[in-house]
Amino acid sequence: MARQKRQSAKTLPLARKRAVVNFTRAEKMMAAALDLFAERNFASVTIKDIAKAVGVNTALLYYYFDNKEDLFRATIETTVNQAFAHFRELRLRHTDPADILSDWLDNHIDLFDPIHKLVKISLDYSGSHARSPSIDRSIRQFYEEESRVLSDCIQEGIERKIFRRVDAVQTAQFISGYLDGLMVRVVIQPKFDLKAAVEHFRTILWEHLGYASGRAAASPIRLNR
Amino acid sequence: MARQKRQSAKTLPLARKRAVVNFTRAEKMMAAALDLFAERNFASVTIKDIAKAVGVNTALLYYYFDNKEDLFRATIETTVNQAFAHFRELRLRHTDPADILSDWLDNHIDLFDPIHKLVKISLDYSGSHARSPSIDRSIRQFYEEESRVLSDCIQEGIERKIFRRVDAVQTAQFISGYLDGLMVRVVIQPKFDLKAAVEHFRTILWEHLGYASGRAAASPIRLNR
Amino acid sequence: MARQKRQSAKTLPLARKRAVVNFTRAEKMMAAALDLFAERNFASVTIKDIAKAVGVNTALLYYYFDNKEDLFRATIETTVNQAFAHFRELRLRHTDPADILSDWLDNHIDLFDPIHKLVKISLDYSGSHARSPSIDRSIRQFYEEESRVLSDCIQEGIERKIFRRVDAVQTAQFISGYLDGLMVRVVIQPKFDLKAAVEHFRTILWEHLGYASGRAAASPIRLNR
Amino acid sequence: MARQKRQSAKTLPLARKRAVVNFTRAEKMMAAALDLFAERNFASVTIKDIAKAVGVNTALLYYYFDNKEDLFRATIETTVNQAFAHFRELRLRHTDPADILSDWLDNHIDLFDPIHKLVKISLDYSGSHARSPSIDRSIRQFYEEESRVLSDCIQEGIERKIFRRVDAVQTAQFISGYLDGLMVRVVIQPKFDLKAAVEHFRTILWEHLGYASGRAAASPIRLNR
DNA sequence: GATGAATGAGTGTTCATTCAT
DNA sequence: CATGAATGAACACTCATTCAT
Repeated sequence: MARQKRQSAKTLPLARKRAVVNFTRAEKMMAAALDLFAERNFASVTIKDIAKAVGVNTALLYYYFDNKEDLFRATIETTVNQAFAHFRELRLRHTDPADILSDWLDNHIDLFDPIHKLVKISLDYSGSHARSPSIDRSIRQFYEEESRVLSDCIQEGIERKIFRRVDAVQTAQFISGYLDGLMVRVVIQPKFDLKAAVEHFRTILWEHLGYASGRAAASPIRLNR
Repeated sequence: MARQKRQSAKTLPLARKRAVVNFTRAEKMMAAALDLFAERNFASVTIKDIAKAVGVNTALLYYYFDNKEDLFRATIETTVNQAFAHFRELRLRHTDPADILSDWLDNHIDLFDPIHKLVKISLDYSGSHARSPSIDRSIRQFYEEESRVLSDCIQEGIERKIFRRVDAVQTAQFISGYLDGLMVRVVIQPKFDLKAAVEHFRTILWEHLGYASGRAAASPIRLNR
Repeated sequence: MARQKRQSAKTLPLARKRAVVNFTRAEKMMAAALDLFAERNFASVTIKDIAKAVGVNTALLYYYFDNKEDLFRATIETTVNQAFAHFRELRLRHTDPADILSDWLDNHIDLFDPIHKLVKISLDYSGSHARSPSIDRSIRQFYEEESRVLSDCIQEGIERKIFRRVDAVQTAQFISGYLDGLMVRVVIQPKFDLKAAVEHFRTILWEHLGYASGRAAASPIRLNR
Repeated sequence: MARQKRQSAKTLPLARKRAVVNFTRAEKMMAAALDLFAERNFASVTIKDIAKAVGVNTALLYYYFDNKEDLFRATIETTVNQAFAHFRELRLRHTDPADILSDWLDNHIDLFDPIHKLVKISLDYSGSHARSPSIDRSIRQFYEEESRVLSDCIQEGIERKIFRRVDAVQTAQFISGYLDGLMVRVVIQPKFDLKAAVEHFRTILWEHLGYASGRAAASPIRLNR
């Protein structure tokens, strides 16, 4: 199950030629796989489904990937790597920790689709029989990195006296945990109002961090006291 | 979507003869199904798996349930009904809203197993192709009831001047959303410290509700102010 | 497969107590079986179907019959015996050969239901894997008896100068063969007009037998010459 | 009732490359299916049986056909189409109506195998629960076409003063009905003499049509007049 | 690269049959 | 007599995977 052909498109230099919209076949396959694996789950999605979504013959998938699991692995790795790129970009975009956090929340609204897919797939995979070390690693790294981005940011805010002195790690986990919950909720309850929930959470977060921004002023709750 | 034979063990008068540990065959089947469906997912769990877990012939499952899906439906309905019983009991046990909320959080630690199963199954089901109206209804009712218990409790706390005046519905959603997130996290990250996360959340919740209890005094964060 | 309990209701003294409408359980079972086996076929009809039609538990069928095939055998034997009784009765009812033949044709209209069932079942059985000598015998006897009744009748008609001198055996086969064809046709083509076809056949038969009856006078065809 | 993949080998341009004996896999499958479905019946024949008869894996049947039912449908349609081709050819081969009729009878001896299969299958299907419109249509068309060929032929014979003036439609039904009966009889009574029965029927038919051919001279019955 | 054809190993489901009560 | 519960063997159908072209 580990024989590889062209190394199974494993760690595809993702940004290779994709100058404009020139996606590789393998990339298209992984994109389709991500969609389907997230919408349904590993067991329910057939190779044929994925092939049909891409518009190719099923046998072709086996040219690019060793087997279904290998495709799954490559898909997750690629997605996690893309998320990492996002994380890095985010950190570079702002200097103010509060802005980073705020952006983080906004991201979960704007990028709901890819993010909730990763959560769903991770959850699905966690119950799977056949664990693969490399998938385990990817998922672990993702959450560690997420945690690091958030706690670094909070820590910096504390040091710069923007936030009050809270437990940075716990608070980071609080944030990412809640956002995970939202990702799940929206899927389970289609009519759930993601945007309102995020806004409400922002006020709670600012409150907890002792941060009073112009941004958060919209919240009526703060005025209640 | 699936008629039943001997009423397909549908809403089994659960407390019938089960004096101490006298479970029906059908109940054992649903218990095994709950475990397996939650651990893996509907598509990955085979009828054979469930039968083996109960120690019976696969055909027997079809004596009690119409379908794999019917078994799934009955399992969810039964579980949701048990959760409802829990909700009702909880409301009767305490008079203080803060105690109810606190118990609610504790419940998610103590009853992590059944609760997280329900969340996982709900999520899995939400991506399924074949929706069944009765399953939809069960899941919806569960979340509505959860929301009602929490918001009623918060509202009462506000009226009794125990909590400060927050938006009860939003806050209820905040709580249950976060707890959903935790349920997911623990599964995805096996080393995740559920207990610590809940404790940390309690302080944030009390803080948000403007509630100062002896219970919450353990939190160092409160001292920051 | 041949162990019998109460001799498997084998050659039930059919007219035992059935004074008014007092049918035995076993008789009801065979009646239901006849209907179902004829409508669908041996393989498609389940024991459950038959039990449900009679309104009893499936297991009870095994009290009266050894197994599905034994029920089939008993059903056919009983039906064939009933047909024999009919044959005998017919022969006693008339003295005129032409009347017997005419009655024979009418019978296929009036008793279409039981007759076509026998044909269908015989045909179904003929292709079955598991032949049973006693079923083979029953069916063979039925057709031999039918042939004998008809050819005897024709022979008598010839001797009494009522019919012209035809080959009695061949003509008997011609009659019964055609009537078999009709039984089949009506099933295959639901809108097929059985009555008209039988009437038309009667004129042909009288023509062939050189018999000019008042009955047949209705036919316009004879006038064509 | 059943869409197809590669057009499910539906109405395969049958004479495509089949130069001499070059049958498609799908054609072989339908041939085997025809044999088995006719010998036993739809419910009794398993996909495995058919696959084994062709010498392939069962799964392959699903590559060419959607269903067991789809295979059944395609088989019947193909067979009916072949019969149509035969009908057309027959009409072209002769100019004399009596020759056509005579050939028709001979056909039922020579082509007993495919014809009786069609009759058996039609009868079996007629009792089936799951009707498919396209199968219904095929069977109906077959009988309509058979009826048309015969009645047209008789009508022409009447107009050309070869036959006496009989009811063409009724007589056509008489012929095809009797032949159906024969097809059934041969199956039910293996020792039935098909050839003799057809010869006897020919004399009756000529007699009815008032046709005196050299062919029919063999019959001793004619001398009776 | 890409595809059509082929297969082995399951998967859900049915059913005749049995047995304790 | 009669039934509910239980099972083994089969069946239709699916799917990941392979291979020749």
